[in-house]
Amino acid sequence: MHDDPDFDVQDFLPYLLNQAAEASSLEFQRVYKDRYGMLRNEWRVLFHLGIYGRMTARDIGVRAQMHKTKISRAVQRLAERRYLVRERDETDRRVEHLELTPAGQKVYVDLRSVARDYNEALVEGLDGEDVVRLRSVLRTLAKVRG
Amino acid sequence: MHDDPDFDVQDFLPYLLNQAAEASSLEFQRVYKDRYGMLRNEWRVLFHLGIYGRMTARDIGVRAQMHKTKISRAVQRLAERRYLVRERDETDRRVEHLELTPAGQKVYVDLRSVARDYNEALVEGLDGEDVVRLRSVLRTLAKVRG
DNA sequence: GGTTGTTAGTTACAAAAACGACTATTACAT
DNA sequence: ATGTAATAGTCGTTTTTGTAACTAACAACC
Repeated sequence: MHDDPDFDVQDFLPYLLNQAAEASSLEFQRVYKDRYGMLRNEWRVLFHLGIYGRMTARDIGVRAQMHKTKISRAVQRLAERRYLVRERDETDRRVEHLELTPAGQKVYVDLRSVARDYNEALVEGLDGEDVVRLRSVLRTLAKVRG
Repeated sequence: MHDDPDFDVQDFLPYLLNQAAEASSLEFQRVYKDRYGMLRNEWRVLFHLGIYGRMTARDIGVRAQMHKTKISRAVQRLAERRYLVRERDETDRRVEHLELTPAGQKVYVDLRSVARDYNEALVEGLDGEDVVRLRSVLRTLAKVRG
């Protein structure tokens, strides 16, 4: 009972993207949640610090396109667990530099290897050329400013 | 300070998919929210009923991969606004058939045209061949059962 | 040097989502 | 026919988000 053959939710990009994002996040989510009690925003912050090293909340926000309140709360929880330390900038005392502790590094390294394996498993079922284009298209779409 | 050149969040598929999904959903979200006070799960249910016609909550759940509690609450709110009517199945009294009212149809038709335009705008910046492959890859990924 | 504007980050409150337990009805097996 | 399991859908409670207002520090300008 397709009321309009010109339109189907299944072709609507935002819908498709959400379905794919949710489904493909599930398994990884279980790992960081069950193993470390972390939330999505927390592993994101952890990964940014693990990959790029010491940086400020603001910079993470720019790179990850995350709102500052999300980062603020994620940083709080990561700091409570001693996965990172905060250090005030001496010349501009509004700014805080964030850095993983050795404990945080360990968690990051562990999750990174899970992520890598999982990513490879996801990509495995797909055509190699498709994956290259997929990444590029996704990066373009991620920049869309509604 | 890339600690491991083999891994970057920016290449991690679940991350990329989430970024693209969030960014590309924003503008459409604003429309159904501002114009009709609807939530994400509500427009999904509305669209399924608009496109496929009368169906049960269960069937929507299967098609949209939505949990039944999400559907239940979305249906409640849509029923309050008189966008749909519920009708008990006479032979199996657990089941409820859902159907859009004329008012619901109007909302659906309006939002459908917004969605169509928005979708076209999104696709416009992309290579046509890429879009075809993108849809196919996304459908594959959406089926991944973590 | 005081006023105005910006920026980094936090907090409080309201809105929404997640999760599990629950009811009611039907199916199935012995 | 009766106990057990399965299914459709709802409800209550707890987590998470989203929004906007807030503090504190700096900048810029006259």
